[in-house]
Amino acid sequence: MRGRLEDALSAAEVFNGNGTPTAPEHKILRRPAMKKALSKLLEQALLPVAGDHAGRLRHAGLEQARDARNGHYASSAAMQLAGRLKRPPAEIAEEIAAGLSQHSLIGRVETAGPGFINIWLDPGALQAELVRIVAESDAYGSCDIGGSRKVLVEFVSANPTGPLHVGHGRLAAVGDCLARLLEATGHEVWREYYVNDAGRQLAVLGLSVWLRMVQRENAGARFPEGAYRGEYILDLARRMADELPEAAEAARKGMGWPEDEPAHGKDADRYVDALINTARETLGDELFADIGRLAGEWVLDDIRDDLEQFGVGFDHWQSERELVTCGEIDACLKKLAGVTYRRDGALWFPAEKYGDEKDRVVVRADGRSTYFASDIAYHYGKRKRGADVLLDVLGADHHGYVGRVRAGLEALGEPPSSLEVLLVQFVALYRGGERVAMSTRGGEFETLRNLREEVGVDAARFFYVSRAGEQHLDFDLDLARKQSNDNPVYYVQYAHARVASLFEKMHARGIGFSPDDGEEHAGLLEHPREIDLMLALARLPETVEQAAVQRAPQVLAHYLVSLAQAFHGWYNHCKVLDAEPGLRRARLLLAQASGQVLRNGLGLLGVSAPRSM
RNA sequence: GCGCCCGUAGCUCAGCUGGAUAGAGCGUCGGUCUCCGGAACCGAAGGUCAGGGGUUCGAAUCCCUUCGGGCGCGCCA
Repeated sequence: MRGRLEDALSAAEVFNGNGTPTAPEHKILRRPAMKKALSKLLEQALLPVAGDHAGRLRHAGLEQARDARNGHYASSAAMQLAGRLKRPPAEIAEEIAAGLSQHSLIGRVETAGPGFINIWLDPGALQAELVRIVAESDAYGSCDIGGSRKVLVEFVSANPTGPLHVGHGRLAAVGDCLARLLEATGHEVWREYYVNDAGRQLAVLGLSVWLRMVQRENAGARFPEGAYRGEYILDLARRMADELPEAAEAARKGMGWPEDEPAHGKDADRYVDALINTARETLGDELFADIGRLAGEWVLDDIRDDLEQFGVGFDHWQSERELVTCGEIDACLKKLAGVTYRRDGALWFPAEKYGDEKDRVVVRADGRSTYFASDIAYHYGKRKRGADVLLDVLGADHHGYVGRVRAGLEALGEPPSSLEVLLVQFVALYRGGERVAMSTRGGEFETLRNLREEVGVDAARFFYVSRAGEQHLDFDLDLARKQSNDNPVYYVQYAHARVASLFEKMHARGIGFSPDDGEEHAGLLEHPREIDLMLALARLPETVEQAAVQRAPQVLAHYLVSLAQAFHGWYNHCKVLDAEPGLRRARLLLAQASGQVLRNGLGLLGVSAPRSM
């Protein structure tokens, strides 16, 4: 397990002028995040008023105020307690507000409306936070609430039968961002990709490649509907002919066809099976298997490369075939022998007893184990390898399988709650107002590779991660290409580039600066735009925590846009280099802190923080 | 048919697990600078939160229901 946050961030440069890390160690304060510190204060103030009831509130009812007129933070504690205390909420609010002692964090407290407690932070506290940001540098925003719990994040796991499409891209971006967030919040994270290389689909892939090889020799040869029709199959066929001369030789001789081609659906599937058998007879079992295996490996190589270029890496690629050959599945079935039963020649797992819809087959009548069996074994293995939490990021079409895997885990003595599944909805692609179908078989789909090349990694990742996973996502390709310059990601990145540019200009003018200079004059940061910006900066830690806990990367993406907004607003209203020396130093500190927070936040999304654009 | 998810501005989406007058980007309209990068800033218009009921101090958020969309329901993976 590696610290990806560090990887992501250590490469980033600091804006302190000479490129070396700035802050002395002693300035790194182990203080809680701003919001957490506030809720602690509030809880203390709550005790004398509400006694035992106070503990029932989450964060003491504290939340960010939506409207600036209602303070920086607001608490609804009084209203939530009114029922239990049988007292009017406004009265309770008054008492709590009075009890919020003159702590240095708090600038002003007011009660309002039906019983809200509105809190304004003290400018001094916000200014002190700037020093902390610069001191903690790349670590600002991270915390240790994870308590080193081990989380195994499994994501993408697309079948190696074709290139990744834009739907997989969403899984990749969301899964990777979640992993980064979990690392930043003190979890130990493993990233895994499960490779379905054991089933029928590889035979279909092999068949598809083989038939294209035949077609290369004889243009009149047919190609069935149930096989993979994508263009990448043609490339694989070309390569296969070079790699396996005996197969190429066989392709020249051609292959007989079983019978007339049935048109659609299940019949097409059955026909493909018949074709697979014919191909096996023509080529021999071994050669036919080689074609499928090789093609699968090549496709997987492509997927690996694709993801790497997308900024997504995995600690482990778990092959399903390996689970089978290593006997892990058999071992797992043995453990389940007490509960499984035979019916119609197959071995069944009584999933219904464990809350699933119905019982499931684990070993077919012909003796082969099912996908479900390997899936139980895989997830059980994850637990045995020491993972506390199994976090699966899956396409929404997998929701039916959550229940059975949980059932399997439970039957094996593992807590079903250790499996946590994040279902990510499909991506609907539109081009020219028309919906683009996305099926690997039909061959008509937009690849992640194309998307990357056309809109760029940063824009694509930011776009994916800006939407809640459970939300259906419409991806208009024309719009994505045409408006890529209007993408919010550039707005955020531009803020970062402006900071870099500012410091370059500073050097060009021969102005010196150190964070200590800034700290000395930080008290001058009183402009409303400065308060807004400092407040936004101080919210990174609570935002990261919230995004991680809720498994909701979009929270961070939206935060960054609002932070960039605060930055641009400030930058347009407050001169930095042209300000008088004291104020200039204070503002340079603010700019440096802004660059740091932007960089940290973007890093957690896997988006670059450029110094110029 | 049964089950899961979704429906918020013209478009794409947020909305901190029940809080105050529902927000942002794009698009539209109108402004800002002898400006440290205008990929910026400031402002305006635009909403029966799909419809209807309920729960309570308070609902886009929770419950029921209708409508609309997506996805599942294999001895496929």
